Amino acid sequence: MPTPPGRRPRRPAPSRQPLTQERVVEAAIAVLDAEGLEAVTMRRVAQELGTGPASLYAHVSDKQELRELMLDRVAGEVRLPSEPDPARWREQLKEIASEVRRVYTSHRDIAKVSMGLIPTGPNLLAIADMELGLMRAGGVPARIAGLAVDTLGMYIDADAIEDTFYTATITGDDDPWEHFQKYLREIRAYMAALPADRYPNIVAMIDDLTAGGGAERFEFGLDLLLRGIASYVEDRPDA
Amino acid sequence: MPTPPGRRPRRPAPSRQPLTQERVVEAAIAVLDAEGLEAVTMRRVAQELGTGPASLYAHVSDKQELRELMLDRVAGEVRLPSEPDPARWREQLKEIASEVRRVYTSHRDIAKVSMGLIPTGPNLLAIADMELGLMRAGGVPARIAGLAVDTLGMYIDADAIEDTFYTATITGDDDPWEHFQKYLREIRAYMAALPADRYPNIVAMIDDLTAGGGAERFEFGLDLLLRGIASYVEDRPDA
DNA sequence: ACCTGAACACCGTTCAAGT
DNA sequence: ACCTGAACACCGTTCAAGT
Repeated sequence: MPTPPGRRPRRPAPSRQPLTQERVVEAAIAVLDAEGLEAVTMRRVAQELGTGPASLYAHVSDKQELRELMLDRVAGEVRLPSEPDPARWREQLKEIASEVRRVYTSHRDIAKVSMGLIPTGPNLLAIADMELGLMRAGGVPARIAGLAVDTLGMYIDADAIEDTFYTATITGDDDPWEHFQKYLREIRAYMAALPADRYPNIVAMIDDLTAGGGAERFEFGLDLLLRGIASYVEDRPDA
Repeated sequence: MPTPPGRRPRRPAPSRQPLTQERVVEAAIAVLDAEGLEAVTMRRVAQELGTGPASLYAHVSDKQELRELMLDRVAGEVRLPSEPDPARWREQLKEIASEVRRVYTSHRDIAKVSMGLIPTGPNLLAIADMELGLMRAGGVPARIAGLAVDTLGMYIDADAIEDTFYTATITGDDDPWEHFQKYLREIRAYMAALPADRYPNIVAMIDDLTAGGGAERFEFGLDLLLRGIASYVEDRPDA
């Protein structure tokens, strides 16, 4: 029997798949990737799933939980070294940090969720555990490693946020790199116009302050931290 | 002539003082201190001033500008050393960083505004300029100092955010310290319940991971960074 | 020039009602 | 058990109208 005219179902595809937490998180990440973290509202995610915002509350307790679930799912994309190599602990630690940064920045400003959060999800814990293992294997004292894993995480988050901040100012369909260069020129012009008697160092160091891309800056700070951590190793094999 | 009944003015005190940008920023910081950054909405600030939200747009272009003005005003509370002492450049740099952290954390989660922002306000620029001056006086190469001032700022912001995150979970009128201890016990219990075969290092290092208060953790990371920065000084006077 | 009311297009979350 | 519509108490920003 054909449906009588004027009695069409309200939604084109009534999404016969039942809602699950996984589907909610997936939809949320789709919105994140397309429009950024701020656009990930309960209403927008529900729309993506062809339902209303109230339906999500059967699968996540609130928006904050959804954000943390998104973060841990993204953290699942991080590829950790299959075998920890104690001889290369500093290099492997740097590789992990760079990989986390790469994964985070590939999902817009997801790093904002991580900032200041104690990791509890399975994937975030796996990353922290491997970092701790590497430092212990490298001879970093337990107390220092315990503090350093936190500092390292904070640094990665902060840098990922900074990175997406610069590249996210793109509103239209401009070339991202060209847009970034233009922004940099504006910053330089602003700093150059500052009173040199009040801000002598900034004015004198404009080029040094705006040098290097995001990746270079990240490597620099990461290296600072690792030098510092290595300085705590009793019998310094590489310091 | 007395006002006829039923013709009372709509607001009790029509705030005879004219609105200025300064008054708007002041009111916004009052809301920040009392209720946190998230409560600083255009509507809430307007309410504080006894007017409507639309009135604010004559003095700030939008909410983001208001937030940046709030940040720079807060940064004005930072007390910088009156005289830079090149011989004590590392100590003075640490003092400034600690002072910025102290001021930020005394204004709830204002550090969130700073995170990932290129400083343009007069007070933020003054802080950055002094940091640069100290590093240059200490013999840190210009290129390194230019990168390090950024890294240092990121670290301070991240730590201040983390700090307020832990102490801001206080909803009611509990003792903050007691509340924090309870939260820490929960975290420890959660970590202790993790499968030791999957997260061997976390389970083994629970005490090291949750050791130390906020200030101690901050000092640790700050020291890591300063050790790293000092390692770039050509003729190392104190490394 | 500054201020305002009203409106627009949004929010997160709850809850009684449905299946 | 899961889903829903409707409602509640909010958002930032714009704009025509007032003084």
